Amino acid sequence: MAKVTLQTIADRLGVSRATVSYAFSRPDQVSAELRRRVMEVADELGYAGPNPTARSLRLGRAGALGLLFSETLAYAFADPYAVGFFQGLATAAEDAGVGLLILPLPRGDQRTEPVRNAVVDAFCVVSLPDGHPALDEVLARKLPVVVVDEPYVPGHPFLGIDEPAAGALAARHVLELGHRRLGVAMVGLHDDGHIGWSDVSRQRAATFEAMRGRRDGYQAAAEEAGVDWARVPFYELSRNSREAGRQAGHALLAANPRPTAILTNTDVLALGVLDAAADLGLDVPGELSVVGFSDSAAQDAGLTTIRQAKQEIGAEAGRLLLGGAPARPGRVLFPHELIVRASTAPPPPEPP
Amino acid sequence: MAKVTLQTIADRLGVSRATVSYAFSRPDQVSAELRRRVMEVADELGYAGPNPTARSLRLGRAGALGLLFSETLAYAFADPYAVGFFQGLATAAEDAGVGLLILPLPRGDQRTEPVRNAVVDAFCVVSLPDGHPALDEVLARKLPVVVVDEPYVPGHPFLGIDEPAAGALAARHVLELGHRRLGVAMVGLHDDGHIGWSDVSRQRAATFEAMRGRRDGYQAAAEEAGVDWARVPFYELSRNSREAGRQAGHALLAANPRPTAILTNTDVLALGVLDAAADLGLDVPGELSVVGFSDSAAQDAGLTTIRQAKQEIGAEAGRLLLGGAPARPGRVLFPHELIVRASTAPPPPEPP
DNA sequence: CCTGCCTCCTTAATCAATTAAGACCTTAAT
DNA sequence: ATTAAGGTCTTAATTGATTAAGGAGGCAGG
Repeated sequence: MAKVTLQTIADRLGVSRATVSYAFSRPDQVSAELRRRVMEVADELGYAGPNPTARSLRLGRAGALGLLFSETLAYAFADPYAVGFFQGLATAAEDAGVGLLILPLPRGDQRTEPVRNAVVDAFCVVSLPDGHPALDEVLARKLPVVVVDEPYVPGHPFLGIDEPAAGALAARHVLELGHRRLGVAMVGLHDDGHIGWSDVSRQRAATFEAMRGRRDGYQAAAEEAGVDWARVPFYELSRNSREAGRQAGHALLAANPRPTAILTNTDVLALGVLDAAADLGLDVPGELSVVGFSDSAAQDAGLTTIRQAKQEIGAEAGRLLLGGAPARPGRVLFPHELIVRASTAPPPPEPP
Repeated sequence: MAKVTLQTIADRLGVSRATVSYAFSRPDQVSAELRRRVMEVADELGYAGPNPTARSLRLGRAGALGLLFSETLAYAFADPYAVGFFQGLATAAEDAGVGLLILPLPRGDQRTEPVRNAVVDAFCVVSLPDGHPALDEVLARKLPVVVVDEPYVPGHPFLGIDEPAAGALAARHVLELGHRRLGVAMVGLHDDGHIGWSDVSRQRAATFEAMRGRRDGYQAAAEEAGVDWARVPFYELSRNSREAGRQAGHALLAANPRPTAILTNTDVLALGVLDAAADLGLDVPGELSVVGFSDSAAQDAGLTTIRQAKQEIGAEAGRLLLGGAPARPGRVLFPHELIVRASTAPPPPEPP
């Protein structure tokens, strides 16, 4: 079972390789009769058509879009926000008839060969921490690039929301309800696996730009309302899971004085905080208000959250990369919206 | 900004292309000094390293695994079962340092070019209906193939569960609790978009082998217990969503006599059935028992379901395709397990 | 008969690399 | 001095296709 190429078929039929190529890719350049015989021999030899790699090389297009996540894929797909974004992007790829090449970036691993070796026409980068080596590798490839959420790369299109504004919107909501004792649970600030309390300087040093911005928004709104941010208990997680949220919830709710409102930067985390409240027999929203983020898992739980256009962002990323027109660099900010549900209410009256 | 290749660098330095290639791929074949200069010039010219496509062609490997879903990706990722499987596969791909090329197969579309043109080393096919043209295309490529869930292709490895046994296990559970008036809601039997009642001959003609098998299991267990299957109301859906489940639930619960137990082939559908029951003020499990499938979204809702090893199946698929050793053809069946939670109980006493 | 025009096919350059084999020079051992 | 052994680089074949340009033959019109 030697390898079968165009040449094999050409030799069998006593024609040139070029003719066989035309038979496959431009039927009208070849007589119907000869084309029939070409297909016949191809079938007989089990030839499935021109080798895609060779074709890609000659044509200069790969027929695929590269996708980079910071997280292990197993994590990425556990996050409903990522799934929503992915759906939008996948639909765009479908429409364009190109594949989506998901590139593995093992956690903490500095090996970036996958990026170097990826057979793609463009890259979509999602949520990479500042200074991640894979990003340099992507930029070195000199292919069209779109960055989603973070980090902003001057000279390339960026898609996301106005994070500080969205964060401020969430915080202002509870502040306007009258809350003054806040607590915060956030995931995805740093890449170092830290779990636990985080002071202001550590918060500010977060390596993920989007989450840093979201937090800045929290702080700005809090200070605007006269809350001393340095006193706001801030619990950091390394995994975006319900269980992690519960852990943060227990830590925050054990603080003295106990927060009356907890801000989280993902809905999944917020669900975990609700679990913690339930564990302690606290009434939500009577005794505790909880705000999520993304409106990805919030509806059933009646969670107040910030909605962002996940799928639209994915679709737009696809359009920019596959649409042919060279994308304009600069930030494209998508709208966000506060969705008030049943997890927030005014704080309980102060104990006398 | 002309194209920069190995040759460009070679010319600049007055060395041969081969030398530059060695500098990149086999540092010890070239003097340290020259290698340094090569890298210097490469940097200066903005050369990111050998062209991946040309490399792939020459080396004969693509560095990617092709993945085929029957569904639009947007659907596929809405299903927690698919996400779980995908996580397992992605982890295996990560370990092997290869990418995962997701191939778009627009619904009903007969265009299979994406499969023909995919630059991959192997294919993983998930849940394709019988006779889907993309499968022929995949087989024609003569690359390693693993099929997951369906359809079974003689001569290639197959991974999945014993569907008839799993279906029978689910049905037997409610039958043994004493239920005799069953109802069934299933998605993914046919590819024709049909929504509504389905008679036995249509059920039997389902084009998705796995779901057909699962249904066969339901029927076998029912008949074993003396239930006349032709009388069992059977509602078919075309989308696996909670809303679809609710629709099926309403249809089934309006049947006369009303079923006391409803079997569904996905957890998501089961959640929708629970919604319908809640709409009607029916107590679950007091007045109605509901069984899901996959244990993918069941835990929080207290759903009785069949657990299957989603991630393990994905991981094994990856291992078979990337492990180097040629995979043995034939079926590999993974274990399944009945998880009894709070959605099933004995039927209410017959009205006198 | 000559010319022009089709149709159908071939020639040959090209895409961007990898790598076995060989050339050339230096150094070390016999 | 001779030979062998390394180290470093070059030559040239190879991977499997695409496609512009050109040639051969047939046919119609002047």
